Amino acid sequence: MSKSETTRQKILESTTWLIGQYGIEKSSLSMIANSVGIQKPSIYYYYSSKEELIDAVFSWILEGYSFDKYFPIIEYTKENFVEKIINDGVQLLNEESTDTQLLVVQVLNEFLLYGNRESSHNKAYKLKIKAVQQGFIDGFVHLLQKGVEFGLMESKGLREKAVVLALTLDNLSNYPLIGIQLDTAAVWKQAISSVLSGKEGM
Amino acid sequence: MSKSETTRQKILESTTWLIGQYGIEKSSLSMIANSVGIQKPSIYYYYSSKEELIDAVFSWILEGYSFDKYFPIIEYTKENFVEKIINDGVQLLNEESTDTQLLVVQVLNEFLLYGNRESSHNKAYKLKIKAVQQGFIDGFVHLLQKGVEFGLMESKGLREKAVVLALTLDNLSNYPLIGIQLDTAAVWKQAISSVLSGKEGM
Amino acid sequence: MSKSETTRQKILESTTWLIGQYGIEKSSLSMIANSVGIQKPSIYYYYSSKEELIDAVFSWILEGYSFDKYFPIIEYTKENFVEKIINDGVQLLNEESTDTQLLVVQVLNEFLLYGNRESSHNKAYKLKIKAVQQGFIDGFVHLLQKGVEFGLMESKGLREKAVVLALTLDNLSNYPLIGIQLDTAAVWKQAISSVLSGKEGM
Amino acid sequence: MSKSETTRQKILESTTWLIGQYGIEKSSLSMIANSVGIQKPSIYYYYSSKEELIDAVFSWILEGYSFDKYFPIIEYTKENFVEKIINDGVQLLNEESTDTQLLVVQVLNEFLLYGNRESSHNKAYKLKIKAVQQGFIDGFVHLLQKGVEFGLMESKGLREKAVVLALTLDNLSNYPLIGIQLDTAAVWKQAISSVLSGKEGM
DNA sequence: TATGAATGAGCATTCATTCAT
DNA sequence: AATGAATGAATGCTCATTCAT
Repeated sequence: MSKSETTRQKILESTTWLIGQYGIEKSSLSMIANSVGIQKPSIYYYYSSKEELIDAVFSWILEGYSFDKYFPIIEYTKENFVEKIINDGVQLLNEESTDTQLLVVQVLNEFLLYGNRESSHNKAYKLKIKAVQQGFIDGFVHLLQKGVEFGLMESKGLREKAVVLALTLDNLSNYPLIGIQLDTAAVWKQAISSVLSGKEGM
Repeated sequence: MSKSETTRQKILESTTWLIGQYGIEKSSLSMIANSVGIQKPSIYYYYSSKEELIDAVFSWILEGYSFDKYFPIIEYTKENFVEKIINDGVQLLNEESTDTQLLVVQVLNEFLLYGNRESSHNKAYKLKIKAVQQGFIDGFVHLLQKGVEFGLMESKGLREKAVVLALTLDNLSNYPLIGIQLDTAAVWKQAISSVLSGKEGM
Repeated sequence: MSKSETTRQKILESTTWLIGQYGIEKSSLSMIANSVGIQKPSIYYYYSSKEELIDAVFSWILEGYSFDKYFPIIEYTKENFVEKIINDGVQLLNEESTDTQLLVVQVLNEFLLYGNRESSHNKAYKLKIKAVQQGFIDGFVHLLQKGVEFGLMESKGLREKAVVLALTLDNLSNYPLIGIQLDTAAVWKQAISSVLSGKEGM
Repeated sequence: MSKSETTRQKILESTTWLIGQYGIEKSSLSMIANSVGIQKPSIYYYYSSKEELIDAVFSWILEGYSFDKYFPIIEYTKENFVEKIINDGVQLLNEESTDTQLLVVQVLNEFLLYGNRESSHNKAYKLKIKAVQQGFIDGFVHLLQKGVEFGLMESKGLREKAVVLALTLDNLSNYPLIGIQLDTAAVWKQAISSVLSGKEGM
């Protein structure tokens, strides 16, 4: 990696970390420059404005955050279905409980709120995060359809079940931010169990 | 209400609305004063600092936000249990989908992130929000225990089931912020259904 | 003393004390009102502006600060002259080393500087303090003239001797402000001794 | 001198002058910037806070203000002692009666009072000024000891004599601030004369 | 590839003062 | 005799941004 690219990367990392600590608006270019070890105007050599830098941070942390990465539908078979859906979810939750991922979750939430604000020039944040969330819902719909095909569950209320799974996963990621400790694996198992055997339409 | 109290209330409301629009830090006293229709220093007649005003906003929106308000355990009987738990949840979700409550949810999320930040003087925000969330989890534990007593469900995995319900409710409140439209009533029904009939311990 | 006069007096005292602690400009009406135990606008009932209050404080602490109070020329005789001039000076210095008088000295110095400033509306401070100082010089001239009449010293350089005494007394009052501890009585005795026996015109 | 250093120096000079005119607290960054001919935030490029700027001004005006600069003990001989001590003092007094030095004296007094105030963050002002004053007292002690060695005066009460000389010099510097015109040279001669021939221990 | 020097806009806060009551 | 409510002006300070080098 060239020196230029190294610096660019350091700016990205420092900014992400600072956003996790102080939020987007309170992370000033002074702080960022200071944290990287360069002078403030030097940032403009790499990003033409703070907005552009923030955009770059957003893209950077969002890339590779997809349903398929964690739940590779193609690998699911009738035999491994139940075990795998549990394991994949547990692995995602474990991964997200590392310090790095807690930072990512915090930063994503910063962007989510930031994207909702009037002053935000870039409404795309909201849309992109929505797309990711929607991707998880759609992913679970596809996955559960496979479960139906395998005869492991009924097709009724399938979309709602998929939503419950997506919601549960999302919220289990967010709870550490509030400081509530949960046995996330157990909750996830319970959610799967409910979905696979639930008799809806009461 | 005296003129003084009216002004104090208007400051509170304007600030809440502005926080929903621009975030806590970007909601400047200039904006607030402007929005209320007074001059900036007048705010100091009512609140001795911005921090104190923000604290007052937080207390104001948090008051009366409790499990018992929405799920009055005492009113639950064997006969009305299933119907009532569904209806109470649906009512909470409907209430929260009003513009006012969307604002409250957004603002609560602002405080949640704000309380996580290093620069924030008042770490109490996080703790108080945690207490409310924990109150919902504990509330559902109690409620489901009653369900067990009524013979409507098994006691196994009860705590995890309670967590799933609390998470689901929380996330259903948050989803509108992302812009995802869900049939929240259907999802809630599905969650209840899963919980009441789920066979855990696979 | 009527309630009105009591309050007026309390304002004066509090302001003096605050000026000693924080200086004239940093002693705000808020602080004064707070210290007195009244509301800020109430001060305007007694003094039509901060300037007028400050003027009143100045007059109050300056009144009774005269040469004659400490060195009553009429009581000086040939027999008691040397002893009395020493004792009177020592008494003045002792008096000024009390906490109250240290405050007065500090406040007088505040006014001295304040009166030198461009922003000061009231140049009279400087003139009045000058008058007091000049009064001490003139007083010592008269006193030493009596000493000459009594045959206790030569008349040559009398004015300069008087100035040395006045200066010495003034500075001995000010030194505690800097924090330098001196045997003020000894220094004063030395000054008198020098003046009474000094052979000028070298 | 680079442009940067020129600006830094101009800020220092303007601030000193403004402190002499308006006092430390009333010398606002706006006034300073205006006086220098730059914008307010530019000051922060050179000094990270008003406090730091004020500190720099203090150090600047205090540097080189020492007893030895005016009374070089090493140059004193038996033959030149009396004449030189008079001349050195007269020269110091003449120097201090220039406009520049009057400003310095006024500013030093501002710092002295400022350092006494509660709100002042930097109590070091008082200590450093005390050190300078103490330096003059100690200097005169050394000088008079030489005078004793030369047989020009008695050793008794030497410290008090030294204090009288230091006080006299100090006060002669301060009197112009009050507006009192004195024949400072004559007063200084008188003080020296008193000290050299005075018979203490009455 | 980076920075030294500078700035306009805006921030939270404090101030002396006013005025109807 | 005193005050509740309000304000215009100013304070120290931070910000993202510019631009010549």
